[in-house]
Amino acid sequence: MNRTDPVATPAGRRSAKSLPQRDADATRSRILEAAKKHFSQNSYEGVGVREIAADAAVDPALISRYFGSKEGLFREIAGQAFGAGKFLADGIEELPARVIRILTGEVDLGDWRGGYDPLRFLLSSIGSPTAGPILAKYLERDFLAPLSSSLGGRNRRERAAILAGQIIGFAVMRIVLSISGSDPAEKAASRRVLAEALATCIAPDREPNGKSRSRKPAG
Amino acid sequence: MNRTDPVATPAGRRSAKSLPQRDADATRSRILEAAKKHFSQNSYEGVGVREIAADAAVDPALISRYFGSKEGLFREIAGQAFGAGKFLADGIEELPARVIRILTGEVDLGDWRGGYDPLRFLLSSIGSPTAGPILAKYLERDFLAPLSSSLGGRNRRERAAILAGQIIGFAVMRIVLSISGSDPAEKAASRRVLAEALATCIAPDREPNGKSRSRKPAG
DNA sequence: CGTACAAGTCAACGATCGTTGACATATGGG
DNA sequence: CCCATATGTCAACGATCGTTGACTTGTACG
Repeated sequence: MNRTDPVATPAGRRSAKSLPQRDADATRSRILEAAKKHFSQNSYEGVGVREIAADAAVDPALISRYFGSKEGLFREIAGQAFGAGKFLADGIEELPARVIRILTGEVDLGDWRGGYDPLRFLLSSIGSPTAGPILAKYLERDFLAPLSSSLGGRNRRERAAILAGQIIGFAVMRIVLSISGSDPAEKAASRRVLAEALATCIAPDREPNGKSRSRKPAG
Repeated sequence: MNRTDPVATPAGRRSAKSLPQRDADATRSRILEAAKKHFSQNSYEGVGVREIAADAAVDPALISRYFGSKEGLFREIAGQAFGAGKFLADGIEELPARVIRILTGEVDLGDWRGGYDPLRFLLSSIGSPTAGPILAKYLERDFLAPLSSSLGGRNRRERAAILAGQIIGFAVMRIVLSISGSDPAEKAASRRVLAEALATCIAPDREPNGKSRSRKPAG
């Protein structure tokens, strides 16, 4: 909410001179980076502020000072995690290919610096009563809503939810087990089946009580 | 591993006489029930043994005594959570209908006593470095492996993983957001799309390098 | 130069964590 | 009846939790 509440940048930009030992913005960024990493590897309750602070080479007290609380820090990360609709950057018809590329490990997601992964971040704390609702809020705002409006046709909200669920679900399997591992043939098979399943949700919804054309995947 | 290590049933069955104030089996069961509930509502790290004990009307020390540790208690629950292959009870072709019934809320899952839900249980602690590997182990043993062998055709393991991912993924969306809510028409649409997506994975895999028919989602 | 204030340090708070060992009590077989 | 013991109670351990307030130090402006 209030970014510059307890802390405000004091002077104008220093640009590039004598790099000072004290830089609020840089410290803030280091905390955020460390926190993103740790929240991607452990549940919300399982991550301690001292771990984050140690990783960021920062005093633990600064977390409460800069972000109000551990929850505030988490909320700020969640607000950026699903942001900018990167999945929809190339339009809806390119989404399956992009999703598959991400899920099968050929990552082009923007920020994997230091073990951070938005999908892991989401899954790690989805079970927490504190962090869960926060994640739900921003997942809705930054992913589900844009996706829903990108989908044409009827029942777009339901289809968007199922589509998002497929992405998340396969991320679970990829993370929890060691899926899509070695064999390139298996990897190709995964890609194929996954593409088909995703296409099912992206294709405009058909009539529930029309001619009821059978849509078996293979004739 | 060693159930009766520190605790062994002392005497033969007492069946039905004068119900005693001390019953190790009943106490054990009460702890398990309470723990299942709490582990379905909070992450592994977020659940305290004192909460569980209070809910079970039991001294917190008994948890360590009966299950060795909090982790031992969790492991025992995980060992039963995905068990008995209930999803495959009616055969593989009945799985989509069963999954959809469960996911859309018309539950016929065996045990929903007291807020316990195997899918919530799985998701709540999947992010924990302690509980995650335990969940992965039993999910593999009790769900993915049977499902994989139930699926015919090639690449069954990949298809099983994707199928499991779809189930889990839609469970995420149902839990995290309030999906499949009010409108019966929307519910029907969800059911339809979901059924189609599931069928895609269940259907036997096709040739990867055949006539290379273009697979754009919409022409 | 010196002073005002931002930025960071430090120690400690009260709370809760999982676990342990000593102790009390109920229970059933001799 | 009485005692061995299965069962449960209790208090406390050391560790870690998130957070706070007072304090020190760096930095930039007058």
